[in-house]
Amino acid sequence: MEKQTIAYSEKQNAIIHSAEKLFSQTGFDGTSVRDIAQEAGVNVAMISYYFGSKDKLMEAVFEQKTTQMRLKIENLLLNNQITHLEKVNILIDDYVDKFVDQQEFHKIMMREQILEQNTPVAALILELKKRNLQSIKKLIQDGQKSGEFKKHIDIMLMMSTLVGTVSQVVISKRFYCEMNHLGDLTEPEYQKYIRKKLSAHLKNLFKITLTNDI
Amino acid sequence: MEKQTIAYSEKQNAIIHSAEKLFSQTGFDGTSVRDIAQEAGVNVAMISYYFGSKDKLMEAVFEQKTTQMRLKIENLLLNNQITHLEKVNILIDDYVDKFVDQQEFHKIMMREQILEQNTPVAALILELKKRNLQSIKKLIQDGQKSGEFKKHIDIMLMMSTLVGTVSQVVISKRFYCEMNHLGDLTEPEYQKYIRKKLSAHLKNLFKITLTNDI
Amino acid sequence: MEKQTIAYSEKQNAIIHSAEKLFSQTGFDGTSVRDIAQEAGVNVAMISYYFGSKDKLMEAVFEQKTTQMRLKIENLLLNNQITHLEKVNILIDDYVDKFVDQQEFHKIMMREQILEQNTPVAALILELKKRNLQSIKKLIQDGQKSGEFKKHIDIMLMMSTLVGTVSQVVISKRFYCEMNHLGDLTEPEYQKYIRKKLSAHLKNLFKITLTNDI
Amino acid sequence: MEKQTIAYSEKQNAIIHSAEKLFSQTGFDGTSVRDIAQEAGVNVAMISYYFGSKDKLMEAVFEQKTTQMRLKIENLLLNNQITHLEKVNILIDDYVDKFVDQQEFHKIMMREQILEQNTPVAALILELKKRNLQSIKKLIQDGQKSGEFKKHIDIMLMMSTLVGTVSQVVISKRFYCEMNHLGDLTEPEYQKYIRKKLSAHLKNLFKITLTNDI
DNA sequence: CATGAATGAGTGTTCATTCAT
DNA sequence: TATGAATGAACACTCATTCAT
Repeated sequence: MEKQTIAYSEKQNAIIHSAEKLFSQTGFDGTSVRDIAQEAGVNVAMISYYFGSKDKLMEAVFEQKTTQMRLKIENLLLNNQITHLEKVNILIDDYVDKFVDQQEFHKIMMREQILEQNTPVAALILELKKRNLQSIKKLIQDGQKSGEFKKHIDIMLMMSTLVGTVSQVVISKRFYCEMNHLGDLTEPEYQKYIRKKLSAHLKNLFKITLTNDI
Repeated sequence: MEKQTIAYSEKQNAIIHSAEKLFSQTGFDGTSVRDIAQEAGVNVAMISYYFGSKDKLMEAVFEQKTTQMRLKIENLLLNNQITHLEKVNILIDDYVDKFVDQQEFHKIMMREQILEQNTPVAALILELKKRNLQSIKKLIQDGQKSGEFKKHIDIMLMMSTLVGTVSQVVISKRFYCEMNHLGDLTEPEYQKYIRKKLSAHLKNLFKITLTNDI
Repeated sequence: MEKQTIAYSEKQNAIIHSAEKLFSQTGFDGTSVRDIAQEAGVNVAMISYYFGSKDKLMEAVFEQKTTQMRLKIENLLLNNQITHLEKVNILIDDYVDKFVDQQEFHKIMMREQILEQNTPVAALILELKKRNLQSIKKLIQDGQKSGEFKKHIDIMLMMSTLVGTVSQVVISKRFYCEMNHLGDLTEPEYQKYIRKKLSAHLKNLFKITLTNDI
Repeated sequence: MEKQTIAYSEKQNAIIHSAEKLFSQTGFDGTSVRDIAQEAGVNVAMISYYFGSKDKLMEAVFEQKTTQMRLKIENLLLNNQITHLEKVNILIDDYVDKFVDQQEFHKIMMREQILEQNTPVAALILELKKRNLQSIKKLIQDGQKSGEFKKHIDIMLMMSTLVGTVSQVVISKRFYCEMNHLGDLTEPEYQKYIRKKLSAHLKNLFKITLTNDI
């Protein structure tokens, strides 16, 4: 069931890393294998040689990333020391951190989802989403059983709100900065700022949506 | 002041329409002018002839769409017969309708935002977003003055939640259907269903976020 | 035998004139019919409409020019008041004037001669050259009979020197000016200067070549 | 100081050679890269691959040729065994040989000079002409100092006569043959014939122009 | 008589990929 | 294992020309 994580050579990792960067900046079609090869400091032919094709390279990028990204919420579910809402909050922080830290890759993911759906990459994304949704569903249901959460919660819409809000803020960074006069913030400063803002906003949204508290 | 809407010929409209469709399906770079010409049933050369270049065609697509899309909430603001929350609700329905009706175009818009920012198209999008934000800001502030809305509302984050949630649901359509066992719904049926769901979800989110009501 | 000179309309003349100018500046292939149409202030389609094709337009340009250019030396030959050398000198001045006055057209002529030879335009040029050569041959032979000119003159080589020298000076104008520090001369000033220089140089060359005088 | 002659591969040389031929036959614009590739027996893409662009290929053609063509008259100037007139005669033979041997390339050179002047190729030609003129100027001045040559010689006009006459004969080959009934001569026979004729004609012209001899 | 619209062939160039070494 | 050389297909675009009006 579990896919084996492939051990890549240094050059292969350099290629994957460069591809990830360039794909997110200029898109899949907008990036040539020559660009990737140059960025990675390897010969053009190496890409076909190692990965078979440009498409397969894209898959490799996703393969590697998605295996890293599976939300580790299994332990979270088992933890009896904290409330279910606290677990949700940890989940939110976790997701915001992941997205902000790896904006580049998330941009590729969004781009791929927007395009046609029948690609190997789209399948990988779908798989990832399914796994995550199952875990979260379990968490919410546990909260409902314990009486901490309301009945009749549309988990998918809440997930869409979580993912969508974070995505929107990240891709609209320039707009967001301009409107909030944040032009003089450095990238780390901005990340810190937006992380806090997003976290608070989403936690509030989830709290009032999930719980019976006023 | 207001930019004149250009009157296009039937062929020009066919090209714009085909371009809109293909750009959203396979991206700008992934779509060749030959594809567009074939889809529109015109000669390849017509695209350069009418629009000058592929880039300019993209701009024309956006120019036409964005002029159609400016939210008409000015009248909404003036209306004294309804509460501010009702105005917000109308706004939500309006946005959901727009996005669901014109999924294709919204997909292009998302793609363009994800890529580099210094294109004429990105400028058009930014302009559109600024205009809309101003109107909404006004609406929220009016609601705050009247005491209907809470103080200290982060309008941009709320907008991100609105736009992001809708985007997320639309681009994850397949995932959404699969998870909710909606595979047997026709496209119109699905649209009706998702419109209602999204509208209710977002109205609830805005209500509990904006107002002091329990 | 004699080809009828066609009477062109004002628009046709405008096209021919513009074509002549642009062909000499950027060459036949380097000039598009759109360029010509714009320069002449007429519709693109007019060129095909009036002249059939771009090639035919080129022929029309030559047809018109070459009929204008046939050296009128027949009368010169009949004149008994002046010596044969004086006739040659008049011929030289005539040729220098023609070339300098109509540099643009002569450039096209040169270009056409350099290219492949089996075009209608090349045939027109050949015809023109033949006619002129006959007249000059007669003039030289008359001079030889009268004892004014040497025997064994290679008329074709002398003609090549005449035509070649003038051509060379005209196409090397920039080089000529730079080397002789004539940068501050206006076009009319330069033309006056070069006409005088060329005339004297060639007359001297012909005198010492043709005559027995020291 | 001296530009390094680039070592080209066999394929590169084939391309340059084919380009030289076709450019002289049908002009720069009249020759497509596909024509060149076919003539050279290589793939179309190789031209961009090796030379970057069609323009750059043209420059490469000139770069290679002009470095070959710089008149080697420095040694001639140092030689004290022969008179200055003999040096001039050697120069004439040298130039006639060069032009007749490399008619194709000289045709391109002429075409380029006729067109607009601000191209890299035009700059290369100008440079070549300047270098050659300097050497010749020195030779003539030395002859004048020694009393062998007349004062007041317009070197540029004499050069124009040399270059122009040879050019004219070469580009008018068909006309020349037809007029002198040389149609049955093979190309080598014609070349031998014209070389001798041109050489004698020009030597005579220079002798009577430069020296005080009868 | 004149033209805007439209076309198919052709342009130079870039692409991902293959292959001989 | 690794790569420079090479390739055919595709690219966006321009061309001279045609045609319906």
